[in-house]
Amino acid sequence: MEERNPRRPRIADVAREAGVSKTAVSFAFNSPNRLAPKTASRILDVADALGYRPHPVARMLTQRSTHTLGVLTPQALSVIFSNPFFGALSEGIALAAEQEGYALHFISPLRGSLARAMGRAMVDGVIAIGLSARHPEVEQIRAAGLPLVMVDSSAMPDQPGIEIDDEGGARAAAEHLLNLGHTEILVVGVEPPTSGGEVEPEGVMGSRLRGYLGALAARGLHLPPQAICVGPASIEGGIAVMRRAYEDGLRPTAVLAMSDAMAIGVLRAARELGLRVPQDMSVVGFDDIDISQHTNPPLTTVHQPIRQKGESAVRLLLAVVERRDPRPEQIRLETRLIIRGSTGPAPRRRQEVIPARH
Amino acid sequence: MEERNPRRPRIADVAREAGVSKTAVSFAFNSPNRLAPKTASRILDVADALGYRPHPVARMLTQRSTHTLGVLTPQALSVIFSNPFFGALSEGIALAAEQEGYALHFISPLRGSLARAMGRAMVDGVIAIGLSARHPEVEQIRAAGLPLVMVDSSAMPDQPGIEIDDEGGARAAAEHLLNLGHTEILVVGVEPPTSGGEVEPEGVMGSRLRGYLGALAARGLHLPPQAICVGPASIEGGIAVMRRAYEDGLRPTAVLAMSDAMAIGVLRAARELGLRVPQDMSVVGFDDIDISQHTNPPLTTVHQPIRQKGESAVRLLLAVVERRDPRPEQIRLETRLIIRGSTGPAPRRRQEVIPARH
DNA sequence: CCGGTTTTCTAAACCGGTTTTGCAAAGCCT
DNA sequence: AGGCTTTGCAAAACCGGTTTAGAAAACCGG
Repeated sequence: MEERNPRRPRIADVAREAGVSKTAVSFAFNSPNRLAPKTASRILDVADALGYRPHPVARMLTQRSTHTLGVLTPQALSVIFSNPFFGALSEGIALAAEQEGYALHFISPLRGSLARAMGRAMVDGVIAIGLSARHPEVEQIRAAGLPLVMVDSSAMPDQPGIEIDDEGGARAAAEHLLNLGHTEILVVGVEPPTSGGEVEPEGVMGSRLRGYLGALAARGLHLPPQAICVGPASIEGGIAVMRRAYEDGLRPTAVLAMSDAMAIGVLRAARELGLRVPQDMSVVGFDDIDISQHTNPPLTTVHQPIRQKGESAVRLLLAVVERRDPRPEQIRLETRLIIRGSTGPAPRRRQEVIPARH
Repeated sequence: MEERNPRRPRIADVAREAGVSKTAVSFAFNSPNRLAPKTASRILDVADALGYRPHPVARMLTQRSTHTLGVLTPQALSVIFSNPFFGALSEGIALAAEQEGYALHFISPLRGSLARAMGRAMVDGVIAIGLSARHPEVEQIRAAGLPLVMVDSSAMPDQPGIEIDDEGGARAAAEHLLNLGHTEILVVGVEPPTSGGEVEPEGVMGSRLRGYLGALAARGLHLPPQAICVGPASIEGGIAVMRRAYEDGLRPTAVLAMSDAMAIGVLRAARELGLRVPQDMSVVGFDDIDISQHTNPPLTTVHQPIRQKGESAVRLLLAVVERRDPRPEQIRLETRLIIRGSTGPAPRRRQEVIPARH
């Protein structure tokens, strides 16, 4: 007959078994030097024999610290975990967190509610990724007095955050294409998660779009609305957008993609459409994720220091969690264009052009 | 003068302010129907005005449940988060966890000690990934009475777990190459994390190696030791192993890679070495991660249901966490070979062969 | 041998909630 | 109106630890 519920031993069990007080047991685990050596080791032996392990939750209640950092994402984790950008960002976050002795707790909407998920989260601080300032959760977290650092959100005053020069990077990408003589340009964007189709101006994608269009406008080039297409931020999304654009009759000589994943999809779709890259069409990505240097051809893209972004976020957060710095600043990291093999001079003459150019 | 420490309001504060007992406040949050509607809403209003949020840790202490699942990895998270295989697995885990209302807590060695990290982890159960049975943590977790499911570990009796048919998949991959006429085969393996260079027989990589060698031996082919090379499970690792093999004078007509990431590295290295795939050399991967179908050429590989593996792990774990099933089984998922563009017939004649063949 | 210090350990308070128990008031029924 | 059930809330116990305050014992110099 198997014991159905061999109740987890508590500190009182160990104390009774060892013939000491609860206090002594606690000391044995946390400050053994306050006990006579032989007492301490006897207690630990008893604890071991009973299979006792201090209850983490109870312990944290008194210590008022969980040594855990929350990573908050507005999308479901099941959607973004295999996104290479998110992977690299998590890697940076994990690197710094592990160095500082913190574990990671991922917070994503629970049954549709981020607020509910936050309510359960036992964390010392939160790193929010790509949370637009409009999200009500931001105010909620601040009201609860929980330290918060925002990554890739439009800068909020009085709110520590990390961002990159999205607009500058996008501008560099567009200028690169202009310098190669391209004029038939397709912009491939990431659709907003809540849908609606419109790129919201305050977000990361808004900044990148502003960068693209600004650079083009500076040389007198104005893109027709149908030359700006959006889709999911994945390889499949890139494939779909490129195919659709082609079906719509667009024949761009160059593509500005707002994410490398989408750019890789565009590369793939181009191959299927019989287009050689970069001879027939150039492609520029954004983010410079790891695989981008290994695609065929290697992807020209806007580099951003993804891992460093994650590390900085943790450092910033810990500064306030551990009360070192009362008012931490906002950090802005640079981007730079990396020219590889997916871009080349605009083709001299084209079989097909978009109707408007006829 | 700013208040330095506007202490987090507690339940007692809300009770006093609203002129009720702590019990009433607790009811207002957890079972409002036990209160007169106007009392409940008054309490919630007061709570809101004070910015009160029930302390998650305290709450979980009494409820004896954290609604959190631990994901345990023997390697540092900072190493594996951008591994696409791990990303997909996490995606499956996250999908099921979110559906069931659980959050995810990642447990990785803290200052070198998995045990220390486990001691802090506030979780209802643990999914251990690639933890070899030899790890002392396994016994420790079981002793602590924490539900545990092992993924990709050699099956332990009495221990729920998920595995795949690694050996069968590997065999299929090797047979595919044999059927194409290949005899000069290079095996590219994942080096064990603890190093030492040898592939440990009980792990996933051991099974795959057994599958490869078994299939080859069945046709009378015995690989020389130098035709089995190992490196880190990454694109860079694949590149390095392939280059090194070439420098060592090996001229394989086909490569069996134990992970898609490494296979992609091999693809890349082959391109640099001027080898066309599959005309000059065939490559077979393992795992079938998302990008593998989009490489150039698309990668022939052994498919395993990565996401499903993650989902199943969560389902299995929750069965015991929620005491539905006292003794959950072990699940074994199938693998199958996916033939794409990176494999082809062995070249008829070769300029260079490995010295032994002269 | 004695007052003072140090060591070793304990009882009790506390962390911030939830849950059980209990009781007064209100509602219901005849 | 009187007995019975229900409603609405409070008091106290509890979850499983840590920490503070303090007592008893051991040590120590003179």
